Amino acid sequence: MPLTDCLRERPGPPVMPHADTENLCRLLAHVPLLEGFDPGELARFARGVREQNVDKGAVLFHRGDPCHGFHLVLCGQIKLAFTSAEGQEKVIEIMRPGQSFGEAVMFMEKPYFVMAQALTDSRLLHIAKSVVFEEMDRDPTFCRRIIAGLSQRLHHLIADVETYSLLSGRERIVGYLLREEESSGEPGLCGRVSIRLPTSKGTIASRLNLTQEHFSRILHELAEAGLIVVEGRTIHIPDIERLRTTGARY
Amino acid sequence: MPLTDCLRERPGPPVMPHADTENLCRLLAHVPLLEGFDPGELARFARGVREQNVDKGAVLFHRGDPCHGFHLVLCGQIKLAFTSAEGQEKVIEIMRPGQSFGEAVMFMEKPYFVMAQALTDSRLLHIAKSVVFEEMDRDPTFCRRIIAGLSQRLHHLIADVETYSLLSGRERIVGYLLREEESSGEPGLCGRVSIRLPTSKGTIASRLNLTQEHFSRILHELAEAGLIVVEGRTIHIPDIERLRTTGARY
DNA sequence: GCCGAACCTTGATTCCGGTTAACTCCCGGA
DNA sequence: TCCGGGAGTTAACCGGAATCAAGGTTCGGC
Repeated sequence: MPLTDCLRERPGPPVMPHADTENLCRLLAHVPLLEGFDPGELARFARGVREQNVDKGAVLFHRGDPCHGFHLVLCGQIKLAFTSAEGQEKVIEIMRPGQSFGEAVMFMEKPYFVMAQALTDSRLLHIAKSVVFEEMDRDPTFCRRIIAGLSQRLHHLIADVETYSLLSGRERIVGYLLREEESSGEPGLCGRVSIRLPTSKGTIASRLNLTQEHFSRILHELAEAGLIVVEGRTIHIPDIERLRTTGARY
Repeated sequence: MPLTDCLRERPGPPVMPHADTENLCRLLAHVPLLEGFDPGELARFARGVREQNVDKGAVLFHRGDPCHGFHLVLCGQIKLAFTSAEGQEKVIEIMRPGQSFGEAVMFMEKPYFVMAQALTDSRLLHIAKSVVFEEMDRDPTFCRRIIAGLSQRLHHLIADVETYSLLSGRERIVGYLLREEESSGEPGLCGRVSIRLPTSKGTIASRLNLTQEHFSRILHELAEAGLIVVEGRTIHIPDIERLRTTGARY
C-alpha cells in the first residue's frame, strides 16, 4: 500500500515512521532498476539503502561533494543544477518520482559536479555504492539494466543539447508543453487539455535555458495567439494540435 | 607496429590491404575498452569486427539509420552532428583516434539520432552488437568498462551543457583553446605554445555553438588583445597563463 | 486583516550573436 | 595559366533574448 502512495507527487503523511527492511523491500520492488528482482536480491540491496526525507529548499549535495551512492525519488521534486562563477544558476533537470540520479558520478568515483536541491518536501532513497557494485559482480542482467539506464540518460541529454542549440525560446517552450502533456497521460477531450506546471515558472525557465522574464513574455505571446490560456501555474490548451503545428511559428 | 601507426591523425599508406583476424586482434588490443584482454577474448571479438575506410565527406550513418554496433576511430576524424528542420547543422562532437561512438544507441536498440560524417579520410572499426552483447554476458568486468565509458560520456555531455548555457562565446573559445592545448601534451617553453586546429574553423565554431563569422570575430578580438596569434589553422599562444586569466574577460 | 516574501509580469534598454553579403585567399584541376 | 569553389574574413544590419527596474499577485504567518 505505501508503494503506490509514495510514488505520488504530494508527500502526504509519513507512512513509515522509520524504515525497516521489509518496508524498504516493498519500496525497492517498485524501483525501475530493480523491477522483477526476487525477495532475496531485494534484501541484499536493502542493506545499503537508506531513506531520506528532505524539506523544500534543502540541498542534497553540492558540486564537489563526494558521492557514495545514487538517489531515487519517491515523492516530491529534486532539481539538478549548476551555478556559474557569477552565481547564476542553470537547472539541468527536474527529477520526479520514480527517477534516479547520481549513477554516472558514482561509477566514475568522482565528486558530484552538479548540485541537487529539493523543490518541494521530498522523500527519496539513497542506494549505497557498495551494494550496487556487489550486485553488478553477481548479476549480469543488473549490469544490463544499468547500461540501459545510462544510455537512456545519454539520449535525453543529447536531445536537450539539440533543443538548446537548434530551437528558439518559443519552440522550446511549446515543445516542453507538448511533452508535459504527453507524459501527464490525461486524455483531454477533442484536443482540449490542461496541464499543471510541476514547479515554479522561474525554475522551468531555467530548465529551458531562458530567463524568467523571457519565459513569461513568450507565455503571454502564446496566450495572445490564442494557443494557450494561462491560469497561474495551470496552462489550458484549447487545441493541442494547433499548438503543435502553429506554436513553433513566429 | 601498425598499432601505433594507425592511432595517428594522418592516415598514411594503408598498412593492411584487408583485415585478417591476426591484424584485427592487434588493433583490438589497443582499443581502450578492450585493454588487457587476452588473445582468446580478442579473437572472439574479432569475429564481429569489420574495418571501415571512409573518404573525407562520406557519411557513416544518418539520423534514423538502424544501428548494428558501435564504431571506433583508428585514424582521421569523424564529426557527430544533427541537422535542424531548416537544414542548419550543429556539431555535437568531433571524434578522434582512440575514441568510440554509437554505444548508447546500440544498447537502446533504437535507430541513430545523430549523423556521422568523416571530416578527413578515416579508418575505423565497426564492432557488431552481437559480440558486444555476448561478451557482456560472459564477462562482468567488460560490463564495468562499458558502464565506466558511458558514465564518462555523460559527464562530458553535461560539461558541454554547462559550457553552452553559462559561458559566453568568447569564454567557450578560450576554454576550447586551453583544453586543446592541454590534450596536445606539447610542453611549450615559458608559456608559449602553438596549437593546430583539428579541422576547419566552421566546424569548430559549430561544435562551440557559434557561427563561423562570430568565431572569426572573436579570434580576431583575442588576437587584437595580444592573447593569441592566428596563422591559418595554427594558433600561437604567447602566454598561456595570460590567456587563462584574462581571456575570459570582455 | 495586515504585512512581508516569493513569485510573476511588464516595460525600457542593451547587447551578444546571427544574418546577409561582399570580398579575399588559397588550392586543385582542366 | 586560368578558372572555380571552398574556406575564411570583414562589415553593416538585425533581432532574440538578457538585463535592469518597477510594479503587481498571491499566500502564509502573526
